Amino acid sequence: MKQETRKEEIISTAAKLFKEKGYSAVTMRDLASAMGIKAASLYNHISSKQDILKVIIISLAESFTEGMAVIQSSNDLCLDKLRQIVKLHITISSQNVYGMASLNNDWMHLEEQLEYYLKLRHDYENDFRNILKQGIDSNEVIDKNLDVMLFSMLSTLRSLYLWIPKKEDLNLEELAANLSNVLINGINK
Amino acid sequence: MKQETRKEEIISTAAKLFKEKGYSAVTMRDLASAMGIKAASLYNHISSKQDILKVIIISLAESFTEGMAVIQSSNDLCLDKLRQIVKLHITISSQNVYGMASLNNDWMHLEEQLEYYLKLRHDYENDFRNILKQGIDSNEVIDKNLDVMLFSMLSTLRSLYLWIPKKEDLNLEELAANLSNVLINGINK
DNA sequence: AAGCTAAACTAACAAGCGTTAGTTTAATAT
DNA sequence: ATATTAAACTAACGCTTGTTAGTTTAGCTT
Repeated sequence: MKQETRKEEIISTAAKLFKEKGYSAVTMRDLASAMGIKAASLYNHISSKQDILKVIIISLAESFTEGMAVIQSSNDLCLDKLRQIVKLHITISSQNVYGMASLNNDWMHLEEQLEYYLKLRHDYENDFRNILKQGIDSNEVIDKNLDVMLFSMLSTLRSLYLWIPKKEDLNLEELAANLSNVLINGINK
Repeated sequence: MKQETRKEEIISTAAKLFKEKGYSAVTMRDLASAMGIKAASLYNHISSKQDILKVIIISLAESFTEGMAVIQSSNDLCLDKLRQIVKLHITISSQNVYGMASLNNDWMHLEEQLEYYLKLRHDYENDFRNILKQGIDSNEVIDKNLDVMLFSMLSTLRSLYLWIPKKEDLNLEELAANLSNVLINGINK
């Protein structure tokens, strides 16, 4: 358990390939080749292809769950909580752009952990919705189209992994401020 | 060329499976089984698996290109053009929820048509950006964060295929109005 | 120098892949 | 009745898949 370096290297290389072609289209030989070794050698470090996907997705999903728990338990205004959610997505997405692709596109290929993942996602969306609901109750947020608002914000935040790597010299603090502003106040002058 | 019915049936069944598991994870035997026939029988109607993907994606991409051309050539205010773009995405997405999944997630598996697809997508995004830019020039739209605005709107619109089928009794006109309002005016009270 | 260990290797497997060739079936048109 | 045709079938192909077993290599520890 001392040297997890090689295993982590395999997992992050896999995440990179999964982002480009998707889990199913990446073969163990592709992954081995990207690592400069033979396919069989991978199994000195990981137990199966499925295991790689599990590690990538579940660790990310749990990061979101933990982040949401912190935000939820604060006493901040709802609009501030929403800003913190934006920040959470930007932070996690920028730290693991490749893994986020698997989280978004390959979760259905989870086997043992599929149900667990779905529960985490469901709970996360529910917490998000409740924050918006409280914003409506406290007169911070417009009292119409709750589902449309939630869908719109979540869709944008879930696509950050595609967008962040395309921008060079990206200041994450600035992005968080700008994106929060666009999501909360719109684009109308 | 008279009876395209069976071929179209195969293609829409394939699109449904592609949405659930992705192009690479769906086998011709899966598709045949969903049609109630044997895999070899599919080849009486289609020439290859790749050909199915091509038909699904390119026809949708061209629909967006055509829709954008109409919007662009009008003399409407930029905010009205944006509302028409929202309508365009809702219309196409609701008519072909399954195909939209392939367009969004499996375009990288196109072979001969990959370059063509990328050009259509690039041009579409460019037209979208120019409409926003004109909105800034005409003082309809805030003059900051053009890229963030474009990213946010496009991300939401591209996710409609996931969201529309989850809502029952969905009035598309109403959705277009509500979504336009959220995207343009935000959620702030 | 000898032993240990991490991490690579070769070789092979059973199963599944997309696809082709040739044949049968059942309905329609002559 | 006969010929045609659309659409299914069986059987097989060459290749690729994830994975296992057993072996070799090279660097550290004693």
